[in-house]
Parts: sequence; structure tokens; C-alpha cells
Amino acid sequence: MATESKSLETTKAAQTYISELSRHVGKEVVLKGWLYNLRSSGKIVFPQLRDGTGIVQGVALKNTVTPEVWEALQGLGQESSLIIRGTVRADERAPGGFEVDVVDAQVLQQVHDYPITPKEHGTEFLMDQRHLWLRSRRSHAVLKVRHTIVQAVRNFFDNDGFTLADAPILTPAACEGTTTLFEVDYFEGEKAYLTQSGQLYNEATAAAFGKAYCFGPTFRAEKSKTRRHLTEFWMVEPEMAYASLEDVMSLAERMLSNVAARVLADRAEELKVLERETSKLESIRIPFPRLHYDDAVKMLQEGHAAGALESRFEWGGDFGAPDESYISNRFNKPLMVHHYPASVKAFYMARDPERAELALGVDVLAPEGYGEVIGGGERATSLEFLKEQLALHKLPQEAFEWYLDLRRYGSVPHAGFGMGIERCTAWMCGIEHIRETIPFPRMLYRIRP
RNA sequence: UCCGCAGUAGCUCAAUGGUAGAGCAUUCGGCUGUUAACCGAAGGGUUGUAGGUUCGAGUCCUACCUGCGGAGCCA
Repeated sequence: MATESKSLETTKAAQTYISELSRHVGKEVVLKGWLYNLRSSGKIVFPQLRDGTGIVQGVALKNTVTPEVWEALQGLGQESSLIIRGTVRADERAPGGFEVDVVDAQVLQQVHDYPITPKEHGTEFLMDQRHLWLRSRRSHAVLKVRHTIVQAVRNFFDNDGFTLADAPILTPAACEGTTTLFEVDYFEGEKAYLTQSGQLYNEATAAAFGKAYCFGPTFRAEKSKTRRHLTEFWMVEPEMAYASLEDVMSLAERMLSNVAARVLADRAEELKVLERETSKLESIRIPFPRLHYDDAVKMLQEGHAAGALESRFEWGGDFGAPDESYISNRFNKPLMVHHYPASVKAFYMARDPERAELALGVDVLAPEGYGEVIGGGERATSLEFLKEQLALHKLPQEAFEWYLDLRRYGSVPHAGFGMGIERCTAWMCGIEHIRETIPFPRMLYRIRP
């Protein structure tokens, strides 16, 4: 239910954004946005305007505005689009510190039935209304933090000598397992899949640029229904030629501490909206604790003996969610667990020369139960070893010939990692659900809106 | 795929097996400083679907549907 406004004359006026109001105190400005909330008290109304950069309260008195303006503001519903002309005034009573004394107002569209009210709502309902929920303070704050994380990550790599060289999204074969691929039926005589990692292509670009990274969407057809999973998520993957496991761990901790510092500096307001304890982010500083898989297993077995864990963890397995939480909760910083058994890691992982059963891999486990945010390691360099591994993992060698070429022509030690942007965002924001960290989440049982 | 939980007004939730209710939202009225404003009034329901038990089912039973949480797997 909506009524169109007839005259849009004032839309031509130069717009001031709410975030810039401090520079316009005492001056007249034109604000263009949407009604966040309206309160009225007889002969005074308080329209709260939202414009994407902030929220500000306007004040209109019946005897200081024209009858037309007064009438236009009466009974205006949430998210009505409108333009306000008024004078900026510093006011301690206002949440943002400023108010606007309304001189003129132009309603572009009156709205009366906006579905998201200022009261509580369930997640299912809000997710169905995601296209509108994005306008809320909370979504706005989370996505602003995401934006800053992406920006910080890219700046970090750009300033560290990395070249952005994106990996393809349509691929002919799996990078890791074949069970979690989305199949695309388009290329003649051949099946294609949506990428589940840019990893293998990064190894090619690292050999071309020395240090390269890709940043893009990733698809996993996992039947996972947890707060840590999306079927479509964004991943940043750096890869370095002439680099070791040690180099990758150092890169990961430098990047994460850099990102945390950026979020603290640029998104203080948003962290406040999200009621995030900033001390948790302040502790994300170099160096991060490092734990050998053997020692992690010992820690888990002691945990079981002390009654903190239900089942006794045996050497050789991969950690389950409760195991991860138990270990990472013993540290107040991100924890780097390295030297996993090769059997639980991907085929391209390099082996520990001293102990062939160990892979030179590392997982970075975020504190507070956020789990694995980074996975990476050193890659195998030997052509023969990789051929064996492909066979062992029952992967078709023809599909990987181009990859094997990287070992035929100038094979060097190299290493890299992948970080899930959404998991990182959920952690920095301190929110329960990863699905709030992406504008339009795709999950098992959710492809709309 | 497996285990557990839930579906009642637009939304969030109540309702011993006995007349289906409240707050918010909406509509109307009141209020010159409201902060999820407040006060008064009105409209709003095939209780997820289909069966069953019962004099009587929102409530008990069965199946299905939808969603949520977790496991496995992963970032």
C-alpha cells in the first residue's frame, strides 16, 4: 500500500549525508533517505531519517512548518522514502549528537505496511525478508565490518607484494574431495563444477608472480546445517613461491592481526551497535600460539581424563567441533595447530621430511568457539609423489596434467592458505550465525531471496 | 544422511483435554521533547497438512511438510 508523490522538485537539491552532519552545524542541509521511525506528540513530530550512512532525528513543530509539510509527516509509516530540508543543530538529547530542525519535507512514497517492526523477530522471518532486513542497524553494522575486513585483507596483500590473480569459478575437476561439488551441465561432452577452492590455480599464478592471491566465491555442496556453514561463501587465498609452512604461519598471523586492527580503528561505531567486546579483538596480536598436532592430541586426552570431553581422542583423527572448541578455548588468541596427520589432509600437502605420516599443514582456530578460520600449508613439490597421491585419492590424472606441469617445469617449495571471509566476519563481530555476515546467504534449504 | 526441538493474528509469544488471548504492527482519536514514546478505541484466526482417540483436541497419538539446533565434512 503506497501513494506516489506528485512533485519531486526537491530531489534535485544537493544531498548531504548523515555521516557528514558534524561539518554542517548551524547550516541548512538536504537529507535524502527513508523513515526509520516516527514519534509524534500533538503539535510536534520526530521523524528519524536513515540514509545508509547513519540515522538522524528531525524535529518539526506545527507552527514552524507549512500546513502541507505538517500534513505530509502525519502518520508516515516506517521506510517511507522522503527528503528533508532543515538546519543542523548539535543536541545532547540526540543519540548521534545532532538533530535537524525541519523546514521542508517531501515524501516520495508513503509506506504503511513495512513488515519489519521495531520489535523482536525470529531469524526465519528475518531471513525471508533479507532484502529488507539489510536496512536494519544490526545488518548494516555487520556488513560494514565485512566490508572493512575485505578491504583490509586486500590492502594487506597488495602492500605485501602480492598480485591479485583470480581463479576460475567454473572448473573441470575437484580440488579436493568430489562429494561436495555443484555440477554444471553446459560444456559439451564434459561435466563442469563450481569451484570449491582456487588453491590449484593459485599454485600456477604463484609460479608466475612469486606471490599471488585470489578472492572470490566458493561453493560447497555439503549437507551441513550449522551456524558455521554456507553453501556459497567468499574466500581469500594467498600463495607464495619459495615459501615454507613457517612462512605461511607468519603470513597468517600478520594478516589477521592487521585485519583486527583495521576493524577496531574503522568500525568502532558498528562494534558498539553489535555490543562486541573490543578487548577480544585487541588481543588478536602477533605472535599467535602454535601447537603441534601431537601436543593438541595430548591436550585433548588430558581433557578427557579430567572429564571435560566425552570421548577420548585418538592420534590420527581430525578434530571435531567439540575438540576444536576445547583446544582453542584454552587460549585467548587465535591458535595455530600444525603438522596434522597426512591422512586427514588434501592430496597436495607436503610431508614432514622427518616424519612422512605428517602433513606440513596448519589450521588457525579462532577463539570463543568460532573454529577454523584459516586452513593452509606447504605444498608437495615432487611430480612422482603427486602422481601417487592422485591415484591413492582415486582422482583422474588427466584432469590434473596441467597442475602436474607445475612440478615438471621449475618446481619449487611453495605454500599458502585460504581464509573464509564470513567466518572471519562472524568472529570479529562476535555474532552467532555466519549467515548474517553475507548480504544474501545461500544455505542448505535457503536460496531466497 | 542421522539425532534432538519447534510450527497459534502481519511479527514475538500465552492458553489443566472444556467459549483462542496479550504486546507490537495496522486504522481512528489524544498529547509541544519523544528515544523500541505514551494514553484511549477498532479491525485482525481453517491453531503447518492429513488422519486418529474423545461427549469435546491448539493441547493426546500416527504420518507427512516446513524450519531451527547439532553430528559427520569443511573455510
